[in-house]
Amino acid sequence: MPGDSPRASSKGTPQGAEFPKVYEPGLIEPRWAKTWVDEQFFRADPGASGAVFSIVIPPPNVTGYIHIGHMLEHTQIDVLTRWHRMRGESTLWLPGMDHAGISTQVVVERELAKQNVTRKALGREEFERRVWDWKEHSGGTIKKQMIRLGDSCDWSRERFTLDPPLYRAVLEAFLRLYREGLIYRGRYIVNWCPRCQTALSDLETVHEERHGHLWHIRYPVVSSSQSLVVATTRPETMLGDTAVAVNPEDERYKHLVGKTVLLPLMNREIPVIADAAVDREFGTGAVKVTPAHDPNDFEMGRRHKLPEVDVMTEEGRMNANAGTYAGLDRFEARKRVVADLESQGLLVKVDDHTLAVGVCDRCKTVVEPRVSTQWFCKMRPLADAAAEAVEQGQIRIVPDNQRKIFTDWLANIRDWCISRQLWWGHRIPIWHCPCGGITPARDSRVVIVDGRALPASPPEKCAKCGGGKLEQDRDVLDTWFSSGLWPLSTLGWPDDTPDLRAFYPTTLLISGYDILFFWDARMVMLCLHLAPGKTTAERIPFRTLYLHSLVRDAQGQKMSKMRGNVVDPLEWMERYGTDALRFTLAIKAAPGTDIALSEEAVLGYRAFANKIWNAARFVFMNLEKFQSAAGMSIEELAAPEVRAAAPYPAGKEVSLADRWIFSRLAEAIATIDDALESFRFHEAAHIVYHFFWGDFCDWYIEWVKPATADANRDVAVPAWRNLFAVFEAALRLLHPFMPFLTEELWHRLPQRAPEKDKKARSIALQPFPRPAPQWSDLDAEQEVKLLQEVIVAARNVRAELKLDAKHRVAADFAPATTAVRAVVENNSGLILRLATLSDLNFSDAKLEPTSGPVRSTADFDLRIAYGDTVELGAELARLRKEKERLARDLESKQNRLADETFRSRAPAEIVRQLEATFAERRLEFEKLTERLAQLEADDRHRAP
RNA sequence: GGGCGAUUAGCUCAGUGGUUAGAGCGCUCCCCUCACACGGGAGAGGCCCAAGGUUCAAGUCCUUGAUCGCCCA
Repeated sequence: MPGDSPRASSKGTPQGAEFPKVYEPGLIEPRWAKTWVDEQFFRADPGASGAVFSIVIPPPNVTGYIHIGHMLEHTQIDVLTRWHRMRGESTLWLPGMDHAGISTQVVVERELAKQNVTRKALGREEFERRVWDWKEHSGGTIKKQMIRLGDSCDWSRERFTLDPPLYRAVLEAFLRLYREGLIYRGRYIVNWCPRCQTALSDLETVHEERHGHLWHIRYPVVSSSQSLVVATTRPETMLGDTAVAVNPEDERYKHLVGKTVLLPLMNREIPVIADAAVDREFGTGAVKVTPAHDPNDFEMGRRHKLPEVDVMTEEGRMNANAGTYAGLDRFEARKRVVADLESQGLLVKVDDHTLAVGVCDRCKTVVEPRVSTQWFCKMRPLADAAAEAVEQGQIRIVPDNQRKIFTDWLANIRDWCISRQLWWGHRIPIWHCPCGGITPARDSRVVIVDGRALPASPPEKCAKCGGGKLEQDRDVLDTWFSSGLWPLSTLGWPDDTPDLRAFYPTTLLISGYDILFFWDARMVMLCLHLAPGKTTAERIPFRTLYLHSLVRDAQGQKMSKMRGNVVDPLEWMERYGTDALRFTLAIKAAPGTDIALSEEAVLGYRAFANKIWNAARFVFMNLEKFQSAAGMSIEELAAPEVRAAAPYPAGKEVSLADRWIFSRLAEAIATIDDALESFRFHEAAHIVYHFFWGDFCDWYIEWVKPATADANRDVAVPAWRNLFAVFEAALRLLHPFMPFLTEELWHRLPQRAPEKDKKARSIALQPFPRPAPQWSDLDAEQEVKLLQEVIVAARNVRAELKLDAKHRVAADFAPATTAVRAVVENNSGLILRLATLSDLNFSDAKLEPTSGPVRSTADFDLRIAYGDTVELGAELARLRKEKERLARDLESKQNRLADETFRSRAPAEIVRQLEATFAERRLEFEKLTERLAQLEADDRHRAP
């Protein structure tokens, strides 16, 4: 409960004990994580009016755990979600998980193997039960971790792809597409994983470069002394050869086309055919044709009506069609085949050859192309519609360069094999009859058995023969089929629900570019086709797709278990704080660039959190003193109404420091809004970092310290009020990036009573700061810039003189104008304090450099004349270098200014600016030259 | 083979044609000053991969090349 947290409003200011010197995120983060969930702060309301921001989570694997890639993804989603929510929009971040068919089944099978149990021994029902047990046991991990990350999602809407309503959505989608003829069944060649024993889609087959060989094998021509030599990388497949093919234009082989060759080892006669697909340059220009085990050969086989001889089993062993090789594993068979060919003198030669081998994305087993009966989804019409939505801009893709990758893929798409020979997933709602008839479920309703969904409407009789002995298809659907419906299914489709009406299409999808084709593209295709709504704009699943980058290690290497460079985000969160890790990821997340994540960087942003903590510590500790001295409560200084009316004048006018910090704040807010609008997380984080640490801590707090302790209440009270107002606004500004720390500190400030204002229960429900136009104050910014330059110049000279940090010395100051003089005079107290000076002696004359080092800008000269131990050598070197740099700069500017074409063609504003800078720079140069000359003269004078 | 991206400080990276190209970390020097040593202050450190071109003006746009990486076939 938020009431358990330290509340400044009711109990007075936090005591010292509540403010340890070092910020310990571990003490507060879990507490707020729990509160946010318990209080349901992030529950969406479909009835809310106004702008809507909705986003669905890329569903993580139900049995998985959060890795650093999720952490980046969730940080970006959460930053934007919190930002939109604070901007008053009706906001939904919908969480959930998918059942991850293959990987979950693989994990459970591996567990069973430890007990020497196989899936097949258990049987389908029992195995499924075990997977559900596993899901119950490990399925909560991700959710717990997401809560720990501070993900501001609506847990009341959590979904799982195998939940009954989502199961129904899958059935509905399948049945519709089936009825429309977009889903069909057929015997085709597919990628087959012999380990997982299932078909895979093209996308789940990844290609790896492997070293292999190219075997040249002699096939004798029947009733002739001639022979043909074919080259192959997979000799064992020759057992299933049904032809040899050559290019029809190839003069070397023209005379053999139409003849027959004797397939070695099998003693089968097979034809020599001509096909334009044969590459004359590859190998010998003659290729063996194995339609049942090679995709290209399969196509060729269909063109030439060749038989398809399947020589392998589901496990990747040779079957009865492989003759004497039956029973051998395919790689064992390869060795045997090669050996036998060699002993028969049919092996012509063996070349080393690198080839791209297809392997199973999940288990890295070499995939075997194999002819089998599978279900496919016709992609062409769906892909064309999807491409159109992207090309016409209804779906925007960020970064833009991914758009072409997306549409190119759609343009070259092939039909999608959607059936998997697994037991974990949505079973295909089709029934088979012994007569061969295929009958779909009557509708998509589901019945719940043991809490699990099953099709409720199996057909009563076979559509073909009317028979009643029907059996449901044994295959399940590819997990991505259900994930592809995610934005629809999670919001209640196919029903017409309030959620669907309010939050579909979703505003945004944030995913990694590595699942652009797997998920994002399929979602666009399926949702666009199935969603209700007349127009494309109403049916698209999301309006914008932002593709985030990948997280790599500190050297830019991909993280992998093999490299041993995997970062466990939970471990780093424990060590450095969630906020620090989130901030690190955010500030490194430039669109389109992968992130190199180092521990040192996280350490740096942990320091940032600590800095903010200590700024708060300063404020509250000094407030205690002030309160007892002035008898004022924190409410009088920092109640929400009081903060809202800032900035306050000190006397007649708002102080320069206050004018300045509000101006800076306004600019920071505007820049952050702009950056987040276009997904420039790094820029937004950068701005808030420098505003908080640089402007607020380094300058503003230091500046106003005396005012807050001033005995005169007319000075102190407005100082405090402005300080609180800026601090609180800065917390809100930072909140999307560092939700925990800001929540904690915000509650230590006075807030409205939660009973009267529910939004006072969390900073997350507060408005994001808005830049008030009247805060912008260019004069204040310029004056402060001048003062900062004076202070830095003085410190610089002090450092060069190696003065003791506490030792106050007098400085001479020669302003260039009366305006400069006025600003500096009015703020001399500040300068003396921040530069540790005892006096500032104004001078109208030039400052002689021989009595002490001088720093100068176009606006002023400043000198500290102290002692006579000035290191002339160092100062001379510095000045010479500076002079050289200025000279180079002046020359280039002068050249440009002298150029008539520049003057006539460049915008007047640019010319004016350049003239002004040139004049300023020339002044600096002249001063410097003069000073250098004096010093050099002095040096010669001194050194005999 | 096709496509995409990168090349900027010691490292990791920002940089939206127009001041003297920035940040974080690291480095050097001084300081445990009553918010913070997870700190403060002051510094050093760049032929922006190469060569051409466009432009009044190029780190930024174009062409070519080199090197590295990714995706697809």
